[in-house]
Amino acid sequence: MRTICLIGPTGTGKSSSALRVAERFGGEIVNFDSRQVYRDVPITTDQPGPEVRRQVPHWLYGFLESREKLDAGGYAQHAEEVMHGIARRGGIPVLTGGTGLYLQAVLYGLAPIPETPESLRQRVLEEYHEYGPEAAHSRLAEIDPETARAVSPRDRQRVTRALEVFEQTGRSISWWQKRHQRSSPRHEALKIGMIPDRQQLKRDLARRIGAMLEQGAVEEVRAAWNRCPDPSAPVWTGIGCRELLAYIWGRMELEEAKGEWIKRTWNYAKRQLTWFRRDGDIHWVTPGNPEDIEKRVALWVESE
RNA sequence: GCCGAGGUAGCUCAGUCGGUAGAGCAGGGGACUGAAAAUUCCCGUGUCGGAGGUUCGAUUCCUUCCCUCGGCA
Repeated sequence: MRTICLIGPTGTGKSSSALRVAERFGGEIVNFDSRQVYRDVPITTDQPGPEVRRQVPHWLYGFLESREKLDAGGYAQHAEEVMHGIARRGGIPVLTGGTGLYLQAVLYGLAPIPETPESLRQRVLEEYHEYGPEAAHSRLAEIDPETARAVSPRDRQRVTRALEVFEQTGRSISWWQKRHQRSSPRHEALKIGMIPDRQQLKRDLARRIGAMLEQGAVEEVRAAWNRCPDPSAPVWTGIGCRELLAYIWGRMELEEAKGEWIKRTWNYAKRQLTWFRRDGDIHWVTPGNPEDIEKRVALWVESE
């Protein structure tokens, strides 16, 4: 399937570019952002508003409850389904977002590892904490030296994931991953990335967060918390949510929370840049040049 | 003006019983295969406020000056 992907760090105007592209080329917008999927925090996660969504179909925004967990595999299933629907209607999916792993999962798939039950994951995690990172890492080195070499003992998520995969399947995670490498891209994608001026992006992020607060981000998070008062619920790992909760709980002044929010958003934007920079297929453009994007898309569409 | 506490990395601070110093945060770079707005790795020379003095050697001790913050006037 052919698909257009608009990639870039948060706050670079992907959404408005996506809208233009979708309108002009008969596309429908599909979100690949792991936070904009949560229904209760549209302002705080910067989801497109209703007026925009009326202009062009938008998919996979705000469709999950705060306590619902989505992982890259689950996301990819949803995305596949939505994309096939769009194709059937004769449209072209315009993937927009900033979660690199989600895009990867859609475009290239994930290693076909059987699901690991929650009870197993819990057990592995408990053991990690009980016996310590070094012990877990030594165990990993025994069963999967390759992964052990690539992963730091303190990288809890990757160490425990590797261990749980082995427990569940009797094969190392690197075995599964190598097996999957051979498969080619599932879709023919045009990838366009926004590469912002850093100082400019910094200013834009601060301004955007100020605007979110004016639009009622605090009240939104307060209401979401009342509906889902479980700090371990998936929504609450989102940037902004955490800081606003700290404010609501009286652990932080609003100004401090806002500062933290801006800081963490910026840190995140840098991480996104690191992720996407290594993708050699991305055509980089400067934000604020929609004509540039449309020209590229037009060429690609015609090249069919 | 007096008393007290300070002046050390961009910021907050630790430290050196005298041998020119190190954490967190910020900043830069990297990793990333089912939690990814997550998780994680690497990168630290700075007139140790200024000037004198003691000393082989002072950021550390002494004197003095400047500055900041408390308290008292």
